Amino acid sequence: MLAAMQDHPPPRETNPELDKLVTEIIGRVADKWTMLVLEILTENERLRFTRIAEQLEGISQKMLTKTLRQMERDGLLQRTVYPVVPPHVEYQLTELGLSLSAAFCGVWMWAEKNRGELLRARAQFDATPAAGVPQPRVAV
Amino acid sequence: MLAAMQDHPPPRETNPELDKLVTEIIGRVADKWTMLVLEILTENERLRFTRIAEQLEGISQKMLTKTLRQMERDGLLQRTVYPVVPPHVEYQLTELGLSLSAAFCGVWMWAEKNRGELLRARAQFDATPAAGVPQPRVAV
DNA sequence: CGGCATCCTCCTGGATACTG
DNA sequence: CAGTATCCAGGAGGATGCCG
Repeated sequence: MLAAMQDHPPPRETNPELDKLVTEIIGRVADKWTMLVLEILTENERLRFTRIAEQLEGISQKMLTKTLRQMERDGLLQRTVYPVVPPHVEYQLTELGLSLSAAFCGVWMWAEKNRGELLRARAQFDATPAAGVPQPRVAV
Repeated sequence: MLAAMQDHPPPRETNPELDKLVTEIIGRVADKWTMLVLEILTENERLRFTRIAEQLEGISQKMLTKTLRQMERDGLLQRTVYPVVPPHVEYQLTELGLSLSAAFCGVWMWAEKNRGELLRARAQFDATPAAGVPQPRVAV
């Protein structure tokens, strides 16, 4: 399986401007909260503000609002307001959002599958005698 | 938080602690510079510090060092020091790093494929009369 | 050349309080 | 309930200087 991975074809960008744009998109989209909202809304297709907040324990209301606004702006989700009292707002992913969610699936699986190895690597790295000054492989 | 989920949705995490760990990993790994270094080292399998810096125009030496250290700690790349003067240090991805690079491939392709639609969505969103107060879809 | 240390600035993001 | 507005602390990260 690892062997099959060695010839993985990287989606190569050679155009500087395009590359920059793509990078910018990645930077915006590969944010922790964005990914989690994507995940939550993939499972429950329609949710209101508070419901999302409940599943993101640790996020502040400010960050959630900001994250949802950004995602809406980027066309990843749609915001629906029901003009009632008290206010009722629902969020759901667009086709674009769903496709991004699918794209991130690989990364999620990677994280789940390799968390052990990653933690092991960390532990080993941190176990070096001189803290902060790791012992890199030295070659001649 | 996810306590009320006794059933098993698609291919998802239902264990809170696991979910948290995976989330933490995602958060660390889904960083802009990390992704770019991953990309660069996928193409050129061995590069020294300055060569990497050249391809990451805009990054400070401090950030590059930090990024490389984190990646080394997480077992994504290997650092090789040649004890000569002047110093010569090379970096190359490990199997783990290569597999992560492959996992991100999908997101990269998504960004390239959908950048147009994303920009269009943004433009439309920004074109709303009251800036900052978008006109969400209102339902009854 | 690679990289650590220091200083300093800016932005992120949390806490809180107030509305429609 | 779903925000917006304000204040404020802490960390991210750039610039500079020195060293092996």
